[in-house]
Amino acid sequence: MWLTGTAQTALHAVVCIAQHGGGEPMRVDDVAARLATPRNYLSKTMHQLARSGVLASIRGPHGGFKLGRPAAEIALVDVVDPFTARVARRCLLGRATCGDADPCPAHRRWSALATSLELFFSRTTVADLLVAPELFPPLESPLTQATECADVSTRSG
Amino acid sequence: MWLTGTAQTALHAVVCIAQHGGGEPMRVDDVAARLATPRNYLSKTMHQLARSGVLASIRGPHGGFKLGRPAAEIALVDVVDPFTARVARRCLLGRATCGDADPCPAHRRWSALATSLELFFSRTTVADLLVAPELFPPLESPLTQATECADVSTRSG
DNA sequence: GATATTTATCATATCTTGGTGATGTAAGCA
DNA sequence: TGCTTACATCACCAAGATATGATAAATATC
Repeated sequence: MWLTGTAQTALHAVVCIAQHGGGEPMRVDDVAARLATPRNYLSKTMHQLARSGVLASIRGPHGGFKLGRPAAEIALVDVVDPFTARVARRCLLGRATCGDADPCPAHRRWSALATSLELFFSRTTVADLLVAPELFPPLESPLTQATECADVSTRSG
Repeated sequence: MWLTGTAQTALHAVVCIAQHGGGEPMRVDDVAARLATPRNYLSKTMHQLARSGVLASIRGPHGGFKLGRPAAEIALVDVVDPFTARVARRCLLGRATCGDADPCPAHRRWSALATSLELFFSRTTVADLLVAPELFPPLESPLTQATECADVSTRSG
């Protein structure tokens, strides 16, 4: 899952809007100021997010952008997907045909991490990122091994 | 650690040469054929790897490229580093100032995975990738700890 | 030394990403 | 209606990634 800079900006913008609260929309200028990113380019990026339903845009006075649906229903992959790089991500060596059946030399070692990445983006929601740092579960919790992560990928449905 | 397509090609080429055995060098044309990648561009990429010591080039008849040092001494990051994207990788949102002291909203959840990625590239060597799949250890090394796997299940559907 | 082989490199082209300024357009409001 | 506020979009640009073909330079071999 290789992100472009635009993908990171998109994530940042969505988080920023989510932090702003669900009430009234946030203007592009304000988001651009908070993110220190060019206004017009951000406008294009956010417009794309609006077209995919992640954001909703309101024109005119008191307009701006707000979340298109509740933060708990926006997975990070939903935000990031239109802006991810086009390189093959599942194979570390970029091979088109690489899987358990026809693995590249790196497959066995890489696939666990690749799965962890995909799970992170598909299962973490914007709401998850809004939790105050103090409320986070302690990070020294027993580390789950990557192998078990790969097993989790067999999520039925 | 976001890879470009060239970085993946570089990794693939180094692995290809390593698989070829330590003996005689491998010609660019042969590597390009194996990787299905354009010859001249690959030549430039491999030349860059030679300049950084990962590969060694021999000109003239019976020339080509071979490893610049033993495969066990070439970490994946050594191969990939000159070709990685310049985006901020440690912060998921691309913030310049993001760390334990001044964390972005995603920091606590992302940093464990980011660390796993960095460890993977810094501690896995080319020699590790040459082991036949059947001979792989069951991946219980502390190398790929993905703490987020346990955490991401907190998605509230 | 001549020649064949092979990497090194130059000039150039294309595509994608990231960015800018100007202008178009929908909506609120007096 | 007309002004203002905002997003939407157009035209264009710059940089970097990804090539391509031609040519230069090094070297083994005869």
